[in-house]
Amino acid sequence: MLKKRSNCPLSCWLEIFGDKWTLLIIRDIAFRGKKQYKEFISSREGISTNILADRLRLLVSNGVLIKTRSSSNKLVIHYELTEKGKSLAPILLSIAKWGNDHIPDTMIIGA
Amino acid sequence: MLKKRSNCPLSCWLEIFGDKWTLLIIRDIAFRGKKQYKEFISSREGISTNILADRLRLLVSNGVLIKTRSSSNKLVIHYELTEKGKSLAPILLSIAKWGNDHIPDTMIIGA
DNA sequence: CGGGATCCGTCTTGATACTG
DNA sequence: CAGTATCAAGACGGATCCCG
Repeated sequence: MLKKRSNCPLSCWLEIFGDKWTLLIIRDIAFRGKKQYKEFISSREGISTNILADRLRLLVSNGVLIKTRSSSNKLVIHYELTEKGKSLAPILLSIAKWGNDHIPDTMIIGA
Repeated sequence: MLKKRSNCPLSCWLEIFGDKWTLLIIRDIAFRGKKQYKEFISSREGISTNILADRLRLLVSNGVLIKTRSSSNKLVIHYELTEKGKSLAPILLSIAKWGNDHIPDTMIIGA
């Protein structure tokens, strides 16, 4: 399922996270408390439904997210980070710091 | 030149680096001592020439790389990291660590 | 209503061949 | 050596439709 171009850990990581959307989903869950499909859709960047569904499926199949059902409403699906997913946090933070330092008009807070 | 989907530093960073190839070029320069077009081509992942040319152009235009000429042979072009580019190193290292910890059969060394 | 799947036009990617 | 040109294949975006 994860095809490898090489044994470089960076290259392998890019096979999973190397696109413009995947890390934003992780961000929404890890730092913005989002869990539901419609909450990811509502983020400012505007991911489309087919792309979101595809990325969620990939993240679940790679063990980064787990899909559960809300305890309060069984119709609502929740996506949550696994331990593997949570361990991405330092990467996201170091990227965000780089962005703040080197890209004009960026700020951590926002939705 | 850098169009923004939002003011999130992570999202802006992804506009530059969010693909499967760009960070590999940074890796080759930062950790493998590569400088020339043909050296990037020779990496195991096998980037094609049009994509490489495109990414190098983008990285130069974003101030991450600078294009110079070899002092020994004026026909040879060298790509080198700017300070802005060098400051990506901690990000690459934290990604590589994650890959080593969570993706089977990965190793730092290799070409 | 929430969470998708499908279709379609467009934009991007990629492999290969070729060039200044 | 360091790229372009070409052209096919795939990814994306947006709208719409579907299903429980």
